[in-house]
Amino acid sequence: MVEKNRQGYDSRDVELRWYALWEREGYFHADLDSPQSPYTIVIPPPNITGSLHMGHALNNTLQDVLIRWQRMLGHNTLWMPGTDHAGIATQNVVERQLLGEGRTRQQIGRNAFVELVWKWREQSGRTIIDQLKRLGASCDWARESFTMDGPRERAVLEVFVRLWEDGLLYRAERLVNWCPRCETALADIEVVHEEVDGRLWHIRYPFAADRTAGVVVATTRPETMLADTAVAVNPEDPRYAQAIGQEVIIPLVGRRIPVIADSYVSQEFGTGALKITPGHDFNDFEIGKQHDLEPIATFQPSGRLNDKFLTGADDKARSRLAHYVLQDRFDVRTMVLKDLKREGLLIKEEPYRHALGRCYRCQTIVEPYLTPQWFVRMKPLAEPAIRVVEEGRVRFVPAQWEKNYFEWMHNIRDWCISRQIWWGHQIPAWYCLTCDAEHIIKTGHAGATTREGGPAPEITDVTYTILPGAQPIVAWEKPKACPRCKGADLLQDPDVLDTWFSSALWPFSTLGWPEHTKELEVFYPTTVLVTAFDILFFWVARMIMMGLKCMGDVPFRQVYIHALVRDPEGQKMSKSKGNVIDPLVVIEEYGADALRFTLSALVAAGRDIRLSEERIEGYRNFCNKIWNAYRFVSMHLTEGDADGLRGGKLPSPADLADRWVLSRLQDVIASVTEALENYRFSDAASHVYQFLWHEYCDWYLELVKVRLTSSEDSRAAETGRLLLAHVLEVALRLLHPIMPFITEDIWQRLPRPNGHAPSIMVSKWPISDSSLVDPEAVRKMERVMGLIRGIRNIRSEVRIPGSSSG
RNA sequence: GGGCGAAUAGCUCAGUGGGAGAGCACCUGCCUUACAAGCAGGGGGUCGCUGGUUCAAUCCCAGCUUCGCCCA
Repeated sequence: MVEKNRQGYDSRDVELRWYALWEREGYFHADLDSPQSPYTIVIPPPNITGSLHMGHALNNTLQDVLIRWQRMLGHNTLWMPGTDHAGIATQNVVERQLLGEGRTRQQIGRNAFVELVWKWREQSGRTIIDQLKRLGASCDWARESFTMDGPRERAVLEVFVRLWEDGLLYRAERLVNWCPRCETALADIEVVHEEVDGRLWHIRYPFAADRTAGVVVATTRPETMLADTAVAVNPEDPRYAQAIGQEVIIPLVGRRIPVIADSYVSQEFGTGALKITPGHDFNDFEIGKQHDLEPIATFQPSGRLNDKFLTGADDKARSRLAHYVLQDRFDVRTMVLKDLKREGLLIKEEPYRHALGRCYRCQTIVEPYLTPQWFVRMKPLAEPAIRVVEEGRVRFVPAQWEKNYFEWMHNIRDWCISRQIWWGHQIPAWYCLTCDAEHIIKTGHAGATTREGGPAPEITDVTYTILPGAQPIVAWEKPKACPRCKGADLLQDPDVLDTWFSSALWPFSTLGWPEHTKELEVFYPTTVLVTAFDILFFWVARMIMMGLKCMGDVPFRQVYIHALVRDPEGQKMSKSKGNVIDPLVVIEEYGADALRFTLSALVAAGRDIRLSEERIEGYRNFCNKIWNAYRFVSMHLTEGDADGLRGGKLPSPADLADRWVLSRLQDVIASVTEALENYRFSDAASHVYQFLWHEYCDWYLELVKVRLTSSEDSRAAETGRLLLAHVLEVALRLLHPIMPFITEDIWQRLPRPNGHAPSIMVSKWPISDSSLVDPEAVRKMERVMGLIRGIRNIRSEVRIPGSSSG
C-alpha cells in the first residue's frame, strides 16, 4: 500500500489565525455613526459558571450566521455580547468550592463571600467567552456587558424603583416554592414538575367526641399532618354529612381540628376527606384562607422540622414527639408512619402516581414555604405584552410558539423576585430600625468563626429577619434618614433579586439605559432574538414586558425560537448520562466550520436536533472537498487568469456548461438568500452543499478538466479556468455565514477584483444576476447529464465482474 | 386533567393536491495527477391506521393508535 501524504484541509491553524485578524481589524465593531440601517441581536447571556455546550454552540452559530449575513448585506450590525451572573448557580459553585476547604458561606460572612464570588468570576467567568470565540462568534466584544456590572446595576435599581412607585411591586407573606437545599424562594417557573411513583397513605383521624369513630384521610405527605389545621370534605358527600362541624384529633399530636365543608374537595379522590395543611400545601393554603384557618409553618428553611407543630399539643405528646424536632422532612415522614402504624391509625398504603416539584438548579424537591417575599404584579405588565404579539409588533418564528406564549401570559401569576442568597443585586429597600423595630428580629452572635491563625473576624453571622408587616423604603441608594421618624439607623433588605430580573432588562440595559445613550437611539428595538424554547417564559416574555414598561417599545421585532440539541437517541445530553458531545472537542477534531455547518444543517423549525458525530464528520469532509476544489483551481490558474480576475471582467460563456453553471449559481444565490430571510438555516446549508459538491465539483469542474487536458480550444479552457475561480469565489461568500473560517482562508488566496473588501466577512453578499439565468441551458445540461449517467450505468452493468474474479 | 407537536428509506430528517426526496449507513467496481475525508454505479419506502372530500391524497378533513414536550 502506498503511504500518501494527507492533502486534507487542516482547520486548526486556520481558525485561530483568522479570528485573531478579524478581531484585530475591528470587523466585529458596530459603528454608532454609520449611515447604514442597523441590525441588532443581543446575545442570550451565558452563565458565568457555564462551559460551552451544544446548546450554546447551536444558539450562537445561528446568531452568527444571521449577523455575518447581515453584515455582508451592508447593514450596521451589532451583536451585543455579555454574561449573566446566574445567582443561585454561581453561588452554588463557589459554595461547593468553599466547602471543599471545610468552610461554609455563613462562616465567612456575606461580604467576604460576595468578594470571593467576584474573584471566582474574574478567574473563571470568562471561559465561555473564549469558547464563543473558538466557535467564530463575531460579537462586538468592545461592548461586552455583565448583568452585575455598574451600568447594569443602575438599570436594575431604576426599574425596581419605578415598579415600586407605579405600585407594581409588593412585599407579602405568601406560600412560595422553597428549595431547602439552596435555602431560597423560587419563582413558580423555577420549579420543574415530574410524575413519580409515590404512595398514598390512608390515616384515621378520630373524632374528639367519640374516639372509636373517625374520618380517614388520604395523603401523599403524611409528615405534614403535624401542621394540619382542618379536615375538609365535600358538602355534598353523604358519607361525611354527620362529620361536618365536628372536631377530630390529629393522630400523635393530639391537637383538635375542625371538619370543614368545601366544594373544592373531590369525592372521588382517596377517601373523599382531605387533610388541610395551609402552611405546607398550595391548595390547602387557599382553602385555609376561605375558612380563616391560621397556617402552621413547621419547617425550617433547611427542610428540618421546628417545634411549631407542638403548639396546642398536650405535655404527653410534647415529650413523645420531641425527637421529631430538627429531623429532616423525609425522616419525619418515616417516623410519623412508624408511629401511626404502632397506634393502629395507618389504615392503608397504596401505590400512587403524582407530580413532584424540583428545584431547577439542584433537583431538590421543593417545599411550599410560608415566608415574606417580594412580588411583581404581572397582570398590568402582561396585557400590553400580549397585545404587541397579537398585533405582530413582535413576531415569533415559528409562529406556533405564540400559542404557548399567549397561554402562559393569560394565566400569568405574580412573580416572586426575592431570593435568600447573597450573590446578586441586593434589593434596594431599607427598613427603619427605629420606628419599624417591631418587625425586625436580629439574631446572631459574635466571633462565631476564627480563621486559622488569622485575627478574630468581625461579627459575621448576624442575620435579620424582616417580618411581613415591615415597611420598606425603596430608593436608588441608602436614604440618609427614615422619612417617617428621621431615624438614621437603616437596614437594607438582605434578599437579592431573581437573576431573571436583570436578564429581563438585557436588550436595553446593555445599550446603556437608563441613560439616554446614542446606542439606544440607534439600536433599540433590536432586530431579532435567537433563543431556545425552554426560556420562553423565563426570559423572552419578561423582556417583552420590561421593554414595553421601561422603553415604551418592544425589545425585538422578531424572536427566532430553536429546539434543543439531543444525543442520537433523542436523550437530553447530560454529564451523568455520559452522552455529551463537547463542542470544544469537536472543534479541535473537526473544526468550528464543520460543527457550525452540522448544526445549521440539522436545525429544523420546532424540532429537536439529534446530533451524532458521524454527521459532523460528514461535513468536515465537505470542508475537505471545498479545499481540494480550490487546490485544483489554483493549480491551473495562470498569472494572466489572475490578472483578468483582478480586473473584474468575466468572460462570456464558451459553451453549455458555462451557461449552466452561471445560471445555477444565480439560482443558488437566490435560494440561499431566501432561506436565510426565512430563518431556514438547513435549507441555506443544503443549497450551498448541493451546489458546491454535486454541481460545481461533480460536473462543472470535471467538464473543465476535459477542456484543460484536450487543449483544442484555448479560449474555452481559459473561460473554464476563470469561471471555476469566479463561481467558487461567489459560492464562498454564500457559505461564509455558516463556515466563516475556510471561506475566508480560500477567499484570501483567490484572485478577486481590485478594490474588493480586505476580508470576506466584510465583502458584499452576492446578488442574483437575472441576465445570467438561462433555463434553456439548465434544461439542456440536465439532458446531457442524464445521458452521461445512462452511459455510465450501462458500462458498469456490462462490466460486472464475478465476485471471485480477483 | 389542559395545551402543543410528531409519525415518510436501516438511522436522522426535508417535502409538495398530480414525478416520493436528501444526508448518513448499506452493496458493487475503482488509489482515474483536486480530493480514498474520494470517484462511478446500485439496492431499499402500501409516506402510522381507518374513513371522508377530490378526476386525483403522503399532502386537505374527521376519528383512532403510538411517541415526545409544556402547563396544572
